[in-house]
Amino acid sequence: MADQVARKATATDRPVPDRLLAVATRLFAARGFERTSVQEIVDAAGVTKGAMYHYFDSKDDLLHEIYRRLLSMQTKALERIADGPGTAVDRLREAAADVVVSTLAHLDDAVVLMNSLHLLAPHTRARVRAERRRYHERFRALVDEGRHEGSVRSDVSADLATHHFFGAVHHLGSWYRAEGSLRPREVGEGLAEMFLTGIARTEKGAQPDAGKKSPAGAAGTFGNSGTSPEPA
Amino acid sequence: MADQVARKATATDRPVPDRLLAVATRLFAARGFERTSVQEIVDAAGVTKGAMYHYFDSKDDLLHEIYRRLLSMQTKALERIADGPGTAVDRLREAAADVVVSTLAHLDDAVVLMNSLHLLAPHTRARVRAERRRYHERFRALVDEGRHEGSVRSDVSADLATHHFFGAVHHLGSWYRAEGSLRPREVGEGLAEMFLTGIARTEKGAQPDAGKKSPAGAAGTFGNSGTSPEPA
Amino acid sequence: MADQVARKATATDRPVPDRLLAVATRLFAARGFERTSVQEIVDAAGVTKGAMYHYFDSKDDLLHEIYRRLLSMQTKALERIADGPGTAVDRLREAAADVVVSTLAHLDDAVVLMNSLHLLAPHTRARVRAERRRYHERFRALVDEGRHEGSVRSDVSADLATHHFFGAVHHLGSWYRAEGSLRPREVGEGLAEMFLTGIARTEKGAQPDAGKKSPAGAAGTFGNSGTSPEPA
Amino acid sequence: MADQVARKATATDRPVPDRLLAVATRLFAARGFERTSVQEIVDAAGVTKGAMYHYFDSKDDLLHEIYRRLLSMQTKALERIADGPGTAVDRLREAAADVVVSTLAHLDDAVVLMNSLHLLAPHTRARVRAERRRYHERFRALVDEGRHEGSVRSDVSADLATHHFFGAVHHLGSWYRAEGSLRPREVGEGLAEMFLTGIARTEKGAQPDAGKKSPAGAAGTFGNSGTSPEPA
DNA sequence: TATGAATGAGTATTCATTCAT
DNA sequence: GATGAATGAATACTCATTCAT
Repeated sequence: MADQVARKATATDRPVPDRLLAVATRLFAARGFERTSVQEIVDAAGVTKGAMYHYFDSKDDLLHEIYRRLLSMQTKALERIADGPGTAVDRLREAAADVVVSTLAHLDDAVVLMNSLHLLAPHTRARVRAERRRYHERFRALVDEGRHEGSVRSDVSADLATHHFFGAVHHLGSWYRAEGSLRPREVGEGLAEMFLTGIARTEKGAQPDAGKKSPAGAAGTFGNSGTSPEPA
Repeated sequence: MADQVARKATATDRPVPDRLLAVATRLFAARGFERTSVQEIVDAAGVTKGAMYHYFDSKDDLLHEIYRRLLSMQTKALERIADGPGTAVDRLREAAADVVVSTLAHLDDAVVLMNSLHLLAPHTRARVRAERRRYHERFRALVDEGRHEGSVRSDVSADLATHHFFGAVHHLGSWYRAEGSLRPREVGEGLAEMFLTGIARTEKGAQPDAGKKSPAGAAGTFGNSGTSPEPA
Repeated sequence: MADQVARKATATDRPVPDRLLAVATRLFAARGFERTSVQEIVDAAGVTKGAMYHYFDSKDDLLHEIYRRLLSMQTKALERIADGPGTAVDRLREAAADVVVSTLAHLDDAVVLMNSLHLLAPHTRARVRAERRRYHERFRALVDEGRHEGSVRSDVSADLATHHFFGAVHHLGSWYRAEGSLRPREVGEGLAEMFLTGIARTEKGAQPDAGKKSPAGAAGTFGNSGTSPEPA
Repeated sequence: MADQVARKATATDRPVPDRLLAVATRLFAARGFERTSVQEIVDAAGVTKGAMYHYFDSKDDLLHEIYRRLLSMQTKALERIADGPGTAVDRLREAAADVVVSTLAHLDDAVVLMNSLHLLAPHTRARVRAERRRYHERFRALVDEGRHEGSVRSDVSADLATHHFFGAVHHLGSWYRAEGSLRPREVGEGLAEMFLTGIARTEKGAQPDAGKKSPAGAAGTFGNSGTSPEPA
């Protein structure tokens, strides 16, 4: 019975703005932002256009709000972990696995973010990018910490490593299916494991694996200088 | 003088379809597919709408052609490398670095592919996805080869590893700037190095590094069962 | 003063959908459906395109609505008469004259129906045809009734007779001019008279007029088997 | 073998203009004039646009030529019969049956004429109408002859009677199916029989059937004054 | 708060026709 | 005679947003 109430609540009792955001997220993820009309959103949410414009300034605003929620949630989670106890590498592993799990838990939001960020009005887009950059930089700082600890290799740019990992995260929406055989936690731990192994300092001093036939050869080849994150 | 000729050629002598594709790629990358009007494309290419529709069936067709060219080029390159000589790991490293370099060499195309694939008409989208899947599968087969060779760890799904790497590749358009300090080759080798180290079997037999505090623990935790590649 | 009000009402006070239908009927009749642009319709109705698409799904929908109104009116009239009192022949005569008069009273609609039915989208066209078939069949049933009464000849297919008469009705738009000397009632009674005389059983038993030099000769020659009405 | 040649001739050996006309007729009948593009016509005829514009001035010209052929053929046939031997009523019956049979033999042309006449450019349309009017008038003259002979009733306008019959003829394309059970000759004789019976002077002097309850009553009620034929 | 009719600027696409070859 | 690339004007339709109620 509690379930029934809960289900009903989802349909009509939740506050109108929440219903609009939930519906918009679903539709934007499924059809893309530009292919989804305001009319479709309000129809699906069971309200009228006027109501939507009462709560949101524009269609863009809806999109922006979706981003804001997702990014603020993930930023908070990252900060909690990054500022917590443990070695840098342990915190890095936890943060990496966590962002994967939380992205998969909000996959629609993530898909929308990936597909439609470039459609936002310049001003709004700049604000989202700034938030994303903060996220990127906090994560990269962890990588740097690991380097100073001596547990992270120093021949690969921390920026590049961060991009490497977030590439995998952003890509999740392109292939992950909830119906598939992989559980979110497995994906998170698998990606974190590959990532951390990939950037770990190996036991032998030489980096990267001296003696192995590597096309790159010398340390530092892989670009340590900064790259501005998330420019597009 | 040769330059002048070349410049002129770019402007008007190249075949109309080529000019249209070049211009469309640039505009789609800069503003997004839906925000770019056919009128803008033909104006920029110096032709009329009728001419465009003489060569292309639709705006979608233009997009599809951009994809087709990029994917076919990358597929060919992958096959050349994958079917070439060397250990699986060597070929994997070369293929990984190569796809990064070639993606950076055609970054506009790659950005368009990343941002706009979901906008294609279903039928066309299915064809692009099929091509992408072939690519994914050839790459994954290399990872599997490495596993049989004993040089690639077996506790992480080959599919997941492939997604891990292609996440980084698809993400390039979001952060790489030609004006930045990283050369395409450095990026390619850096990403390949991290990726390969991340999936390498470590010297000690145990996988994953038994004795290390790993959140996952047991082998096989990271999902060896297949995931359907590139579903969205 | 009442006149002024009335005129003004015609121009702007009547509901927008009514104004659009009236204007569209006039223009479709005068220039044909395909030669009339949506822009012309909305300009003539004094509204914007958006308003039109608020009330009608498409230009086709406008056409369909014109048909629907005309056919539903005529079907109702036919049913009232056909189900009323009197011999079959009397009801047939009344129905025949009535459909002519009512067609002439809405000649624009009839012209549109005649000229543009084949342009409707298949689905919509099928619905209009179905309505028209109902009409045809109710009328034919009256002819059959007359045959059973013994007042209608049995050597001519009831279907063919019905087509014969409705040919004349559909043709009205091709020649009738309100400014001409024939009043609608005269036309209706003239056509009904010819039609009924044409299908009447003659006093002498033999059918068709035995002894007269008829190219057909035997009874039943003129096709009594069913023809599917209104297929195109 | 001769057959094979003949078939091949139909496909490619017949003169280009003939092939174009045949194909255009088929397509115009099936889809309507405006819905058929010049490209479709030339593709179906196996020639190029340039070839079509070599033989015909415009798309309208194609339509006009289709009309011209049909009308000239029917006019010739009418004149041959009307100017031949026999009573007026006999010639009327033969002409009526003949025009039905010949219309059914060229049903596509007739459908095009019916559906698309109103789309012709004014000048061309005027010429077609003039031809049609000649046809109408020759036929009506036959009716008048019958009246002078005393075999045709005089209480119905000869014009109205002519329109009555040609309504049935023009309507053929809306319902006749070659696959149905009625042969063209049966249709022609059936329609001619109904028409002639409908306009025949009855044996008893009184017109129309005195003593019968007729809504019209007196002779002459049904409009003997001229109507301009084919105004639309 | 909320409605829904109305706006108006925008979109992709079609197509008869021309013309250099 | 015949080609087919190119034109350019026209078309139906969409949609975020506003505003009187």
